[in-house]
Amino acid sequence: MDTRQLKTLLAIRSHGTFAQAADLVGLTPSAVSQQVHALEEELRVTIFDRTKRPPRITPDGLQVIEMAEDILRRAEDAKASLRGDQIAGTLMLGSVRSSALNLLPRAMVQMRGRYPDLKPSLRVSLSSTLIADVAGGRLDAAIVAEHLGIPSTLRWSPFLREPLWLIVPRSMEASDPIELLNTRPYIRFRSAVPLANLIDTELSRLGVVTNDVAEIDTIGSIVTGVRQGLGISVVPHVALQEPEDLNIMRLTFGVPQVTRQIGIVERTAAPRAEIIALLHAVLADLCGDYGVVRPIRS
Amino acid sequence: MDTRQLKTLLAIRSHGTFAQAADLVGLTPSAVSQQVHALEEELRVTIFDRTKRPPRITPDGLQVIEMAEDILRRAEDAKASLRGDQIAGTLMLGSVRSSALNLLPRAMVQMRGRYPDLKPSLRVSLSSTLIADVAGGRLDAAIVAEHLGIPSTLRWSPFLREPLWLIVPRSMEASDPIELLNTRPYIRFRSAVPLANLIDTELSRLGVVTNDVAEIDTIGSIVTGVRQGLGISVVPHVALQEPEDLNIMRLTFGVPQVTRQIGIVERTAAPRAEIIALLHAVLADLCGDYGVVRPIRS
DNA sequence: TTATTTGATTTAGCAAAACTGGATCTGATT
DNA sequence: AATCAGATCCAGTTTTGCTAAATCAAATAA
Repeated sequence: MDTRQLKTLLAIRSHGTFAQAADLVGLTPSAVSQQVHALEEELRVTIFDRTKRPPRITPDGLQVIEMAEDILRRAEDAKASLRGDQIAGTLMLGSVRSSALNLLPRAMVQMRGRYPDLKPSLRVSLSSTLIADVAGGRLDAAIVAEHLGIPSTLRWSPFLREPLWLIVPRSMEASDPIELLNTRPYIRFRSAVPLANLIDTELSRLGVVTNDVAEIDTIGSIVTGVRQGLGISVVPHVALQEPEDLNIMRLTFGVPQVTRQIGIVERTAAPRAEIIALLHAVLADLCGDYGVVRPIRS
Repeated sequence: MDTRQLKTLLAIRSHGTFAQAADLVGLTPSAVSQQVHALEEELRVTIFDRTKRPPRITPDGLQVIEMAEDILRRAEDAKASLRGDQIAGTLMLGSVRSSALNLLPRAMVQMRGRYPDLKPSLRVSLSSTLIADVAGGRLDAAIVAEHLGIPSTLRWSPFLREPLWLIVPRSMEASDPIELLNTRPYIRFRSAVPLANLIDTELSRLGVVTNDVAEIDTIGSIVTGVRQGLGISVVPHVALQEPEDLNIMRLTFGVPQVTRQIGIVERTAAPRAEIIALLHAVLADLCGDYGVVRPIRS
């Protein structure tokens, strides 16, 4: 099995036909056909269904393509790392909006001191897009919350682990959290982000039935709503950072108290691992008490 | 870059000399030398230091070897998966002692129902050994706690996330957890396992100075010690499962309450992914309230 | 349906690569 | 210094992989 065969295979996948792929990799269609046959022979599997005319990829073929992507990416990463690309150049970063506004700018300043030749570039987007971009090599790393369905070629490591609080206006008399959730007006955080899902999951696990008075899609507005006595809600710790708000009481949320994590996704065996490790350390440091230092890689 | 070159490289590494490696892969020493040169040419790197006579592997060479291992393993996994090995055969499992005694036997019974042809084999060992065995392909998966330094070719996914409790004899008057830890006799859990480290880390993060009266290396004995009024300690939730112990009070430990996780390690792109996913679901289910369902793989 | 077009495959010939065997060279060992 | 083990170089040979042109098969148009 040769990497050229694998490259050819990916060329076929992206250009649909053997002939165009041949052009792309600088060979004749004949050679492409032969390479595919050799691969099929070696793996003892039919990659293409040739009864269709642009040959269709079989389910087995998809598995082979997945392998090809992994292997080629691994080889590319190794090459880049051996060339010593890691010190200079552009570090392609992505981030979800919330972290991009608070943490990242400060982290980047610190990084600048350590690697002056590094030009960081930042793209802000949704976590699913970011994850796909990291997997595809278009980003070196991205900052996203704990997320369902991170591909196995990626590694996510948290730098922040913070608790979620049930917040209630101080005007409301104290009581058991479950009791409060069942009886008081509740401001729901309605959004497509993982945090919303995390909160809803715990609510249903606790078996409470909330009495929704509002649905809001930004955490900041929810805090404001609670402060003004509109109702109670659940928010992550960072949302309460500011001048200790005297009109809000916080109670632990969940059993055990629910925490949410924010971390960095990167490709395993990423060539810039060292820089990303530093970025991780810087971010964890900036997060203070709730920062999470990263396991030593082996 | 051809897999045969990579295989040759690994043969050299394990047999020290080019000549023996040549024998192993069924070629002449000359061919081996040429393959290595071709690799070095393609990657533009010197893999061996030839001023030493059995040529010594250079630091760059080590990186190349790491890549070779990853790539060959990935290729092997793909082949095995395509051959359809996943349904029958032996599932090589490993586990740390604690889980092996409680959870695994029950999980295996349930697995038996689903895959009757599957013969599970179980090895009990320390987590670091288990992780190395999974990485080396000697185990399909292993059950270990959250662990520092899991290699990037492996994936660890938790099926249990349980809180840690500060436990005190009921005879002791109630007080603030920090206060208790600072003033009462403390039974230290002294062991090489991650759990001990997790507890100690949080203790020092809280800034408490414990007053140790005992060092014990099994959780069960610690609970007994607390029950008899010897001192206070910190244990995971499972340790308190049994008949609700009236002589023990539990208080939340850590800010936010510390949780420890137990999960399955497996190789990314493992050929038995489907079975392991089921095992994960079964284990999460057995863990009841603190079970963690696994993210959907993509 | 038939004709046409597009695109994969087959085959033969050729070029490049990879391998072998033996000679040669170089650290390591005594 | 002599010897040994083992890597490398080189010439010749085998194998592999490529091209080009002919052939074949599915899709599309008439």
